[in-house]
Amino acid sequence: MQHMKKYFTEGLIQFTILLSLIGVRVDVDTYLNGYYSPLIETDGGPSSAFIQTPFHHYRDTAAGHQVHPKCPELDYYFTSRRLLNEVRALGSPARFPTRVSAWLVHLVPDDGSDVGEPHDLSEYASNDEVNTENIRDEVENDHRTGEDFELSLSQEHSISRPCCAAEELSKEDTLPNQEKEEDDVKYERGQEETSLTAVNQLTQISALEQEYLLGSSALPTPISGLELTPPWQDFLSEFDDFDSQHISDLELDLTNPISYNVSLQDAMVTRGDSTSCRPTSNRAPIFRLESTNSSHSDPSQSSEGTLPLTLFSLTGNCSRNETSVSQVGGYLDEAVFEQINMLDLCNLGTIDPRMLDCMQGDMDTPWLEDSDSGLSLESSSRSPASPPTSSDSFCEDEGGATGYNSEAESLISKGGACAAAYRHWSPVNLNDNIWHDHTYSVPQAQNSTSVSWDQPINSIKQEIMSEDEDEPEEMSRDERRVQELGLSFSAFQIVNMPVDDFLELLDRQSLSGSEVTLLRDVRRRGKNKLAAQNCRKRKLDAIMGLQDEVEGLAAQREALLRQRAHTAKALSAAAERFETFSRTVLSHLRDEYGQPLSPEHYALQCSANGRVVVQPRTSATSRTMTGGKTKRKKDKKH
DNA sequence: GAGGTCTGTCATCGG
DNA sequence: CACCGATGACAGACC
Repeated sequence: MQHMKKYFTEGLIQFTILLSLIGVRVDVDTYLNGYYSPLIETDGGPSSAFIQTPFHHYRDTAAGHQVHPKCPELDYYFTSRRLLNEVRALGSPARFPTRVSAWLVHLVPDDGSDVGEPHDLSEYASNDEVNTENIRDEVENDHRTGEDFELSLSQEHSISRPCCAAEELSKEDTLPNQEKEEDDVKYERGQEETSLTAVNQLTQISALEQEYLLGSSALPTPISGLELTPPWQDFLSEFDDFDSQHISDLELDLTNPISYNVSLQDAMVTRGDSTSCRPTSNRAPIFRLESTNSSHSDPSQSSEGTLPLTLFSLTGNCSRNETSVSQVGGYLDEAVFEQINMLDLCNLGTIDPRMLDCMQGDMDTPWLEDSDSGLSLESSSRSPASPPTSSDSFCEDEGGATGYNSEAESLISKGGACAAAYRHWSPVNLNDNIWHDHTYSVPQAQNSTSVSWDQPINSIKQEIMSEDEDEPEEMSRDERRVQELGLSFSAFQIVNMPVDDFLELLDRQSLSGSEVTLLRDVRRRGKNKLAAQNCRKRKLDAIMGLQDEVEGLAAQREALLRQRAHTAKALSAAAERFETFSRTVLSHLRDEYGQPLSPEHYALQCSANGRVVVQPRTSATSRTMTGGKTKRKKDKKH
């Protein structure tokens, strides 16, 4: 029983992967949106790239909220942060190491049937032993902790019910092995009945299709010696091998923690055709061999892209079920399947290798070069990589004006706090004071209650000189002017005091018109100086943000190129398998003279309704070409 | 001395 | 209308 369960589950995984290969679209948008968001941990050390302007990035790493409305470009940083936190909140990150492990996150209603029966997952990811161990541990832990995480493929499949004909046919199967499987199926049906019918459907599909073929009356031509069991089984077994072979390929791109939380119920057929997913319990046998003459009974359907549906019916015939089919990864995007659908199925096996080469070759063509934006970011002395120079005071970020020799600057920088903060850098220090509310430009003394506007300037200067007597600050021009007026207020105070206090100051002091103008200019210039510093800081931050965005997009491009490479490989392999399969099938077919059909002259073609017909290659080609020509002629006439 | 960078300042605009 | 913040532009200091 355990072995059967493992076998069925593994088969379902392969089956699901196969479905994705033949056109069942897998929706991973949920996590792809945040996939390429910069989940990069911000380096907060002194050598950080954002040492000059760490506001957004450090704030992002610390909290991820309070985005200033003037910096909307930061939103996606916070989004990535939240996603990362959500993933971390799930517990062990080993739950997301591989695509296979992603199956484990499905929450399945606990019916008590499988609790306490850990699944053997050793064969699910044979190419990733470590991850397999992680998966096993995860599953076992989940069982021990009472969580209902389990490998739910079979149970999700339980909603699906194979068609009655399929069950009957499976019961009529006379093969001993299949009888044994039938017994196992009956036994297990008590616990997970319907899931096993789906699995049974998978395992016995070759026999079903054989029955269809043998029992089909849609063979108008006297094809004799029709014995198709080996081709179907071989084809399916080849696909099994193919799937297991490509699982490793599919997992190559799984280093990123994407949770493909896919469900068998969430799957949908690529073309989005509602008819593809409609219940087809009463549907006629899908896979049917027809002669060339009767293959065009439904041109509207045959004109549709047929590969997904046809192979879909070949493997599991799950289109007959209410349940949609699981989606595995986004490897085969719609564009690729459109190419497949555009191809005549009979020619699928002979896909132009140049096209495949082109698909892979294009990946080497850089389509997104790092454009020269004209911004000499790297050459800037204030670039992230450049170490801070003596004139670049780190305290600037906390409100000090670089190169500004005002007392405000001195108050901040002379205490040595900034230097200490720089030497012992900690993001917390920045997050305490630096937020993008544009208040960082305001000197600390403004917010400090210890500084009174009535405090004499001499006392302030004494404090400054007492803090650092070795480096007497050179007063600015405005500072000197204010001092020359003999006022008891410094330029710093004049600039940062509230406007009411400033007006009161002007009224209280018996100042001339020129003196009032001077004080107003000092205040205006001081405020504008801080505003200019903030403006430049924001500009630099914007540039940095755009630079990060460019890097993120470049990473996204690389990931997409890798995905396209996998898709091209999968498509090539599928084409090759189908060609092999077609040749095998044709070798078992006989024409009216009892001769086997030559693969050079005949090919299999699947229509939209799931029918598989044998068509002459030349006639199909000529028909397509002539049809296209006549259509063009008609268009010209119109 | 030329060129780049940083900073302060002015002018202007919009809230 | 005054005030304030933001920002482009310019000039000077500095390297």
